[in-house]
Amino acid sequence: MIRDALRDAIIDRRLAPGTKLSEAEVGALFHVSRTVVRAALQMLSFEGLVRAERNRGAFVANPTPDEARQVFDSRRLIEPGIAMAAAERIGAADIAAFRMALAGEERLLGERGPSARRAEIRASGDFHLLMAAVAGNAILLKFMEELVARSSLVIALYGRSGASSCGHGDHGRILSALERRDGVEASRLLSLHIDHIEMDLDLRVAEGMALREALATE
Amino acid sequence: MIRDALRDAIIDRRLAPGTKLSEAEVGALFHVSRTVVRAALQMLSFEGLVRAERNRGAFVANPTPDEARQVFDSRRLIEPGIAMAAAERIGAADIAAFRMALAGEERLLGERGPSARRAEIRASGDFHLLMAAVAGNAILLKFMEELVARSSLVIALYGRSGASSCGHGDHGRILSALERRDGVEASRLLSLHIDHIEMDLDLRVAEGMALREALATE
DNA sequence: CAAGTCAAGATTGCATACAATTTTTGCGTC
DNA sequence: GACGCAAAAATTGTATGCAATCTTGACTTG
Repeated sequence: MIRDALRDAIIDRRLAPGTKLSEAEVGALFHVSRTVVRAALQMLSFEGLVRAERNRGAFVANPTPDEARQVFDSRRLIEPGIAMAAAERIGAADIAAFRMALAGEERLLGERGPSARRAEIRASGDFHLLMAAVAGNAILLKFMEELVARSSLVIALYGRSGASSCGHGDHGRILSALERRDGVEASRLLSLHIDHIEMDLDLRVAEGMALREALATE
Repeated sequence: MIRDALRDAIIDRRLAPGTKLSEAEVGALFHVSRTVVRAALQMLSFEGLVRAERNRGAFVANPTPDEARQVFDSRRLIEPGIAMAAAERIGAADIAAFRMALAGEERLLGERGPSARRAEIRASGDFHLLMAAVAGNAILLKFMEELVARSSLVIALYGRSGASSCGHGDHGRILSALERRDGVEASRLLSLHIDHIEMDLDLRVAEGMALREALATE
């Protein structure tokens, strides 16, 4: 439970990258001992959302542009295959779930404000996770959960505020292809979709980050 | 350190699938408290080598044939892409490391006995991990570490004793393609190679496993 | 004699206490 | 006023103790 609460806060960027997650402080907030906090932090460290330093503590991950590229390279490698599998296995119940997720996304696109943006990033990730679930491979689903979480963090960090984070209708078209069981087309659209997301990022800030990071550590 | 020792023991099948890993017992063996043992077991649980049950304890994973298939499906999806990346980035030092790994493998192929078989499975996995390291994506490397570990467990469980587990020279041919920087060919060979490994397994024991599993739990 | 029940033992889950390390802070000196 | 050093405060790493849960085996009962 604590892990999920922290993960949500990190992905929503309520916890800024670099923030120190003191065991005692987190424990006080949740009214639990450091023991369980440590377990939660260890899990998040495995997911790459938290960076743990020996004898120094845990910090909200601050992915570099290079790490951001690795996240999207990984997704470009894995997700098209997931789309192929999902196209083969998709059923009526799955399609209904997709339609509901899409409706939620489009509703959020109309809203304004930072909380709507957060919800939008989250909903967009859920679409991809739903597809991974339909593909029916638990291991790949776990990988995708990690990649989507890291993507959300990267988008929150490097996303251009102007452009909308994800769906220019991409999700809708991908779902259409899945419904037609056209795995090849779904795969192709998904690949383009990941390109779109990455192009929306501003990964040029490679230099100078080390200094700001030191400042952000508080 | 404890995590690595346990992982090696699991992969080498010195710890049989289903074996209970009691916190107190493991702690006594390593002369540490249950606290650190719990941390190690949590990590292995994340890697899928250990199955943790609430209030019951941790057990060496006993992958079902279906899980085994998912492992190899995942590898079929990811590894060809890694081969492509590795072909682009491979350097002289990498090739030297590959040659050394291959020499070790072929030496092991000549030896007899269960300990040579274990070392062979391990060396075979190291070849794939080396390729992932050369590919230069830390996230994919971590995924591959998990997949290779799980594969080793699956091979130990379902491998036919007759056929040699991995290299019918496959690794050598893949390395040749990498040296020529022929990513497409390396990718194709790797895909076939994974098929070879999976064909060497006997995954038909789907039924009746539940009973044997209950017995193996001790 | 089989089946259900309950108590004793064992094991995990969590909290807390102590040790080790790092960070901060205060003092002295240049 | 700046720098260096040392002591104190804070934080993490590990061990241990107690409570909760599960397992086991004997005992009761139909």
